[in-house]
Amino acid sequence: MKTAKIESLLQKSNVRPTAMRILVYNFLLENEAAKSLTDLENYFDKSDRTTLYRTIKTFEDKGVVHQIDDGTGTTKYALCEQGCNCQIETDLHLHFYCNICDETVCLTDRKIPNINLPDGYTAEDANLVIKGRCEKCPE
Amino acid sequence: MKTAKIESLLQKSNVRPTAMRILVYNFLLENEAAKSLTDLENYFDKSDRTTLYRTIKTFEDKGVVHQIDDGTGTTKYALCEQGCNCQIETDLHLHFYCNICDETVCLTDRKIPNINLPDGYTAEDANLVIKGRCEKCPE
DNA sequence: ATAAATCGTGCAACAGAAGTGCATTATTCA
DNA sequence: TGAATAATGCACTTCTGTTGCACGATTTAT
Ligand SMILES: [Mn+2]
Ligand SMILES: [Mn+2]
Ligand SMILES: [Zn+2]
Ligand SMILES: [Zn+2]
Repeated sequence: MKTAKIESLLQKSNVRPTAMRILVYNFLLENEAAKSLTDLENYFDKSDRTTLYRTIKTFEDKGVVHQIDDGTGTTKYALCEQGCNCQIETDLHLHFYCNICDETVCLTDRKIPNINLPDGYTAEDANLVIKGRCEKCPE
Repeated sequence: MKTAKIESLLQKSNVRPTAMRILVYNFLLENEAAKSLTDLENYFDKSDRTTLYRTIKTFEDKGVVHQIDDGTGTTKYALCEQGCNCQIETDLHLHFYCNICDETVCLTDRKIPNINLPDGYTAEDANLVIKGRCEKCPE
């Protein structure tokens, strides 16, 4: 995707398109798998961890990315797709973690099914992670 | 529950029932909510963190407790119930995290529904956490 | 155009959770 | 009783996430 295109996308989300932010956006765009702060740190070894941290935080606040807790202990981030409404209310798609290649992907079209809770419990949010073998890791 | 009872329960799981282990077991037993290592550390302020850490690890290895990743960033532990087979294959009950009282409980009778994955993906494990308001926190 | 205000970046330092090495103490077993 | 084994406690480390503060860049007002 062209830099100009990313610039306008960021602007539409009220994120000022700095050089670093465009690079981070592009990195997330080019990778199907969700990325952690450490992933960014390793890839952009020139840039400071704090900058990347705050970049991703800004992205999250402005609804450009969403956080993923895949159970590995390190938070991952993925670009929000068009129509992703994780800011307003949690977008209830599930995530898949591959035990082989250690990558996490959004399964945006698979929604978390409604669960019937015991009396007195009310659901406000949910997180479902399926772990197994991904399509890129054949047996 | 009597100490002698806990002793024999631990022995049945091939865990030597030391004083500390019995205390930890009893603590988990008396609390409905799952507990973190820090919770144990705060409660047993006489004992060392490492001891508690290894106690809970031993419990986990021997199938006395199971780990819970509730999305808070700190791992919690809860006693395995009779018939819990989280060692052999993952016991697919779900967990509930209360946004108000910050407590996590097992919903052992609610199983994670089967999810139809895209072609090429195979599921081996799953984690579902519902977040909201628990029965002890009325509106 | 210039100055003031705001925003982004980088360095350092810190906090919390988890984990390891090693010495000491307690328990089991020959 | 003594040797072997297991449990405990202390110190230290790693990893992730987070904040304070100073400096440089960019925007906005005059
Ligand atoms: Mn996602
Ligand atoms: Mn449970
Ligand atoms: Zn894979
Ligand atoms: Zn509650």
